Amino acid sequence: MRQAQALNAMSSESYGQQQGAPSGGPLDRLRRVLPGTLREMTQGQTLSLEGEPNGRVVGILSGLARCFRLTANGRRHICRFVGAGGVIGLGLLGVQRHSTEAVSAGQVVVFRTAAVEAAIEHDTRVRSAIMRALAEELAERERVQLRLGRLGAEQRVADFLLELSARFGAAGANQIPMPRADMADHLGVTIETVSRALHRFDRLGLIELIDLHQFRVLRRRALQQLIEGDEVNGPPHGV
Amino acid sequence: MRQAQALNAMSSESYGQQQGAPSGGPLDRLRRVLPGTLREMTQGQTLSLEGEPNGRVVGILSGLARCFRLTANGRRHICRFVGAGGVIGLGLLGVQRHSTEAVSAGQVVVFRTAAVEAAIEHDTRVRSAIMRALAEELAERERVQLRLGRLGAEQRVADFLLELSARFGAAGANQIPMPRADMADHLGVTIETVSRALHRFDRLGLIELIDLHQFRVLRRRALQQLIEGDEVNGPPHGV
DNA sequence: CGGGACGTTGACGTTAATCAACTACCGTGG
DNA sequence: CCACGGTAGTTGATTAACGTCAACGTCCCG
Repeated sequence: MRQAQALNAMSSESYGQQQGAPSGGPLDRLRRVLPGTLREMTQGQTLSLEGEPNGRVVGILSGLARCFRLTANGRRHICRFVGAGGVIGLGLLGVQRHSTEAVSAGQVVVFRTAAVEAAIEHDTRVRSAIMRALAEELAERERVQLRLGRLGAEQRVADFLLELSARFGAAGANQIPMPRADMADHLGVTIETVSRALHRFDRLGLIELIDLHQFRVLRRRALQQLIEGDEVNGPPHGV
Repeated sequence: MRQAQALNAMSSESYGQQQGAPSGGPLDRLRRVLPGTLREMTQGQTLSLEGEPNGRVVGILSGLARCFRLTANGRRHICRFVGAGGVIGLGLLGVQRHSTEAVSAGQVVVFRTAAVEAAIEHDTRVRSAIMRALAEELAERERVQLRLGRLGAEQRVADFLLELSARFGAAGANQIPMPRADMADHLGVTIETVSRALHRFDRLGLIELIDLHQFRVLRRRALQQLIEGDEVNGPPHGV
């Protein structure tokens, strides 16, 4: 139960509804049936560990989490970022397939996997919400797969910026809620390449870099064309 | 209804249980509740088209199918190969997210999506089977994502060979049921790179290339180490 | 004011794409 | 039976993308 340790190590609970979690989503429906346990997560905190036998289901109420795996030679691949309203730990096949850490502080709800499964069994609305959440996760993975399989380094960054803009964008300024290293490990490029791409987009007038964690999309169409126009075939190399 | 056209264009039906589809899997359970319509598919035939509004659910009884998307600049990315026992069209969110074609001839069962959804609602065993199928697809995508995100070209080929070996391997000889171009478009590399990698593995004594569509794994451990030992960071380039 | 984490920028080297020529394997028709 | 053509695959030479290495800048916290 390393996961249990990780969760128990969280900085205790704090009640009070959070900001940012969209209403009506799968997490929202689940919470109507299963109250779950509210927890605070602090930056960098581990929420779950890869290979744990019986994961829990964690809903993100605020803040951002990263799900990742470590390869045999010590590299990290961030499969996905989960923000407010997102759920971690669905589609379990016995063990957790990745570790989860908090990118930024926030609140989470923790459910027992068995309880979630029971709710799926009993409640039609929960069931359809969970199925929908699985389908959305699948669609999200497909986008990532296409990005990693068919786009060059700069294009990956551009595509990710558009995703950030869609997911976390406020009016005007968009957030880059994670450090460069996280972007790099998600996109399968180096932090140097991320940095160079961002600054080149800025120089080209496609975006405006406000500070390390904020940007503005100036020419969305051009950004889109950059992604589409000049796709790349294979992966690079590296070592 | 372009998909309907595609399916109706199939070379009519043929009854008789097939070979190769594992018993007890999700498809098997689904068929006990919903008979579906049996069809033959011929090599290269289109089973479904990206962007169709109301997909059907297609189960593969024998043969192999490829699911792919075309990018704006005309490149193809094969998301997955689906063999006997596999199901296509789960997790629909309104429209089909990719096109499907037959890599090799075989038999399929076609269900109406609405009928599948009804079966999920009514039958607990079907429901859990479908949820499991979704979870397995998710896990499969994660493997692919890791491969595309963290492995270099040769390593992708090696990893894919091991997957082929696990999925389609007979005792001794393993099949490569698809042409090189399909491998390349799945792995995000060029056919030249695929070819070079295969022949290098052969020269190194890691595998034995029997003919274009068969190989034998000679040193599984060494192949595994090649994948793990020397991972690569980013993508290549191309254009 | 010092130190460390995080990010940027430049020079260089390696990977794998591109371009191109060539081979093997079909099936078809003379 | 062999020439023909078209598809699929192999192999080599060249080149561009991006990783690596390294130095530098910036911000924050003590």
